[in-house]
Amino acid sequence: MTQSPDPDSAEPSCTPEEHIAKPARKPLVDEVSLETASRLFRAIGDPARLRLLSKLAQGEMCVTELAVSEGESLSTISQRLRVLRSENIIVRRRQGKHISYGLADQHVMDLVFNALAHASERPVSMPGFSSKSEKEDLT
Amino acid sequence: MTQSPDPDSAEPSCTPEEHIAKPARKPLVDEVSLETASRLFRAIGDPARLRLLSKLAQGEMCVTELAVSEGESLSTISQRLRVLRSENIIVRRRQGKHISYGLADQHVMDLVFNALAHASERPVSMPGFSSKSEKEDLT
DNA sequence: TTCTCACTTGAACAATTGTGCAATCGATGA
DNA sequence: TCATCGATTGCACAATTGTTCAAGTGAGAA
Repeated sequence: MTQSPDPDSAEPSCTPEEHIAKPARKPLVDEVSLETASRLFRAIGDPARLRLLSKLAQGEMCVTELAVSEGESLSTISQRLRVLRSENIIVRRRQGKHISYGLADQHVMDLVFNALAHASERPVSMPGFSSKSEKEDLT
Repeated sequence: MTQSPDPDSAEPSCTPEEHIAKPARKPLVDEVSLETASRLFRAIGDPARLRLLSKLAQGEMCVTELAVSEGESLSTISQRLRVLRSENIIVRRRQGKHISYGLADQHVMDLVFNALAHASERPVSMPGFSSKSEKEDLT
C-alpha cells in the first residue's frame, strides 16, 4: 500500500532560501493512530451510514425500524451497521426479539454534529490564502 | 445512488409495545448537508491524506517538501492534495516558484486533532451497551 | 520570447468498497 | 422439540476510488 520507504529522509530539493524555514518536520502522530483515525473517518464518510448515525444520535433504534425508516432492506441496513460497528462507532444490545443500536459514546456524537455543522456553513478564510476558485490569488 | 424513495413513511412493522416509544423520528439534517459532510469525511478517511493533513497542521508546506517528506512522487502528492482541496479542507497560495498548502481553517484542524486523539484512546462505554466482542451481553 | 522549474491534469489500470440475494443464525413462543 | 421472526453473513456483481505515467500549464529566469 502507500508507504514511505524512508520517512526520515526529509531533505527537500527546493532550496531553503525559497521557503520560510525548514525545521525537518516530524510525523506528529504514529502510523497506527493514523490508520485507525482514517478508518473511522471512512466509515462515517458515506451518506447512507451518516444518515443512520444522525438518526441514532436521537436515541437507539432497532434494525427493523431503521430499515423501514430508510426504505431499505434489513440486509442492507445490517451491512451498514456492521461497518459502523467494526469501527466501534455504534454499539448494540438485545431488547427482547429486537436488537437496538446506539452511538458508542459522546465523542462520536460530537464528531458527527461537528461535521454536520461544518457542512452547513462554508466560511473558510485565512490571511494570504484562497480556497474558492482554482487560481484566484495565485498572483 | 442510495436514496429512500419515501423517507417519511416510517411505520415500523414491529409493534410499538416492544420498543420504548415511536415518535416518528425525523431526518434531523437535510440530504445536502449529509452529502457534504460525508464527502468531507471520506476525503480525510485515507491514511496518506490524513498524514498530509497532520503535517500541514504544523504549518504550511510546498508540494515538493511534502513529496520528499512522504517519499512519494510530485504527481502522487498533488493528486492527494487535489482531493483535499476539492472539499475545501486545505488552501493554497503561490510563494515565488513554489505553491504552499495549509489547512483551510481552525474547524478542520479541530476535526483532525479530535480524530487523532480519538484514535489513540478507545474508551467507548455506555450503560446497557457492549462494544467489544460480537455477542458479549446479548442476553 | 523561449526555456526551465514546480506543479497539475487526464487517462488507464488495479484495488477497494457497496449492494442485493439467498442461506444461516439465534432467541422466542407454541 | 419445532416453527417463526428478527437479524446477520457469504458471495458475486457493479460502482467507486487510488495510483501511476505521460502530457500539459503557468510563473519566473535567461
